[in-house]
Amino acid sequence: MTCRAFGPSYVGMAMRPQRIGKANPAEDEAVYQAILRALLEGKLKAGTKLAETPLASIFGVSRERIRKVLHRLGAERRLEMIPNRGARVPRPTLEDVRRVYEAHRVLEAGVLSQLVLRMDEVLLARLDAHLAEERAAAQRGDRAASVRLSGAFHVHLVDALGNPELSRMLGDLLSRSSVMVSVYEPAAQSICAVDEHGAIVAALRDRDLLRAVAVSREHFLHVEGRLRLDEDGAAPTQDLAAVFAGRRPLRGKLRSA
Amino acid sequence: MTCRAFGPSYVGMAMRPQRIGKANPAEDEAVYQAILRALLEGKLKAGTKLAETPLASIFGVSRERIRKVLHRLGAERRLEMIPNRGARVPRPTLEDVRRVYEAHRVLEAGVLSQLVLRMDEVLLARLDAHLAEERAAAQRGDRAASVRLSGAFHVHLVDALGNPELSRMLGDLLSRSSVMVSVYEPAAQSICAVDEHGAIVAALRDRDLLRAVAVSREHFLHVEGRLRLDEDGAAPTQDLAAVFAGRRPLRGKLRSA
DNA sequence: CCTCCAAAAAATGTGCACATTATGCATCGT
DNA sequence: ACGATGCATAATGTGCACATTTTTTGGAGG
Repeated sequence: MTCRAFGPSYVGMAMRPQRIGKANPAEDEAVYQAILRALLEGKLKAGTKLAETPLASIFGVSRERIRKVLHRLGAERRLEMIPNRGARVPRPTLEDVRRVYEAHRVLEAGVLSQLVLRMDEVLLARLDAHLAEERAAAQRGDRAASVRLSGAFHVHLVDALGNPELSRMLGDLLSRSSVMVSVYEPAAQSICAVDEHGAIVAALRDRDLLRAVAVSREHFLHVEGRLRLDEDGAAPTQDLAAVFAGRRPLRGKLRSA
Repeated sequence: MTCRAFGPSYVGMAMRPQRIGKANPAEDEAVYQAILRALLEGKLKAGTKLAETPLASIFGVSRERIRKVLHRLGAERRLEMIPNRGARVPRPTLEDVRRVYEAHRVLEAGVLSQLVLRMDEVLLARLDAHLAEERAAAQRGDRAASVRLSGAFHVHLVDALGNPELSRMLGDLLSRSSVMVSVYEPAAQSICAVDEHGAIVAALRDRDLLRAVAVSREHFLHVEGRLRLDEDGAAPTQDLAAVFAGRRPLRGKLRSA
């Protein structure tokens, strides 16, 4: 498992024409994860141009490797690819964001329609436990944990069906709305009210599909209603090198695709 | 709009070292569509190995171009990519197929939950018109049209919401089940019963979500219940050249991605 | 001073050569 | 005779050089 570190000092070391840096199975993944993470954490503002050559220097890898990763992110709709003009961080319309939220809302309604048929004590207990966690985080004022747990609730719901297809769909949706949130959502308000999550679970306990869907819908409309254009995020990121500065050679993760 | 034809006789013509065949914006798309179409039409049986070099010869393009297309299809989960071992047409498990169908079912339940809130005369009229088409095709015994219209019904339902995200999700799902169907579904039976479609529309007319979801669910379970392993499709395709034989240089289609 | 245009500079796209990895096959050993 | 092993062959992965396209720049004309 040899893996070259990619400190910024690698670029110029081409002393030997042979032994070019080839055969790196996991380096693609490292670069991919680094850029994806920067996107999800909102370090890359909307509209930022991601040129191939600078990124290649920053990561200390060849341009084609960056190129491949960029195109992959484009295929996943996380970057906007324009032929002959490179990759940019998408600048979603308010309507785009609404569409993603609506899609999530619709998907969750479908999930609920299945869940009311499959509800059992085990699942209920798990959801209750999650609600308790959420309440605890809210009570002690842990904002970061609240945001994280709030999103995790919806993930729990789909995962309960045990269908990888559906879980993946929601994952894509969430990752995209995460990016969008950094542009449109007032930072402090992005927490779902725990009461609403509790109401959904209560409706599921009663196997009341109509109520569950209604509550879920209302819940999403609340979140959607809070969407505002964040003017601060209008300016693209300038210093790309700073964004990817403190990054380790490789994260233990590995996905077999 | 110059576009080289890709007859099989191009491979060897490297007389001039300069003027290498570069800058072809739409050729990727042509190859992509050709392979995708072959997949959807079931010409490529499950388990078939898609090697880069032979495909490059067949299409008369460079290997890297084939390579890019193959990886794109892999990212879309339409091909199974194994590192250092190339691309194969996936051989889905019966459980895989069931998962896709279940995902479709869940998604449609969500769509219905939105539709009951948005139902109006215009939409109802459109759905009724579609049902009429389906019945007409069934009465005159047009099997091809029946299959096509039967699938189109579900597409109509999502499209009615006007959310591109949701439409795209269903599109992906359908295209994947199309491939799977060729392996698992007895050819003649893949038609949804019109009565069931009609029952869904009737429930929508009454804005009865519970009934609509129940009917839709039942409808999908019928289809899922008919899934059988088709042993004939077990053998991989041998002659790749034959599959892509009668193909024109370019199809009028063009997608801006 | 602004606009328009052409040439230079930079960035993206692509074929090619070669490294690396997998596979088929003959040979050897038990 | 059968399985393991090493070599030859084929297939995939990658850096590089260069073509093409886009963007920037600098200057001429209105």
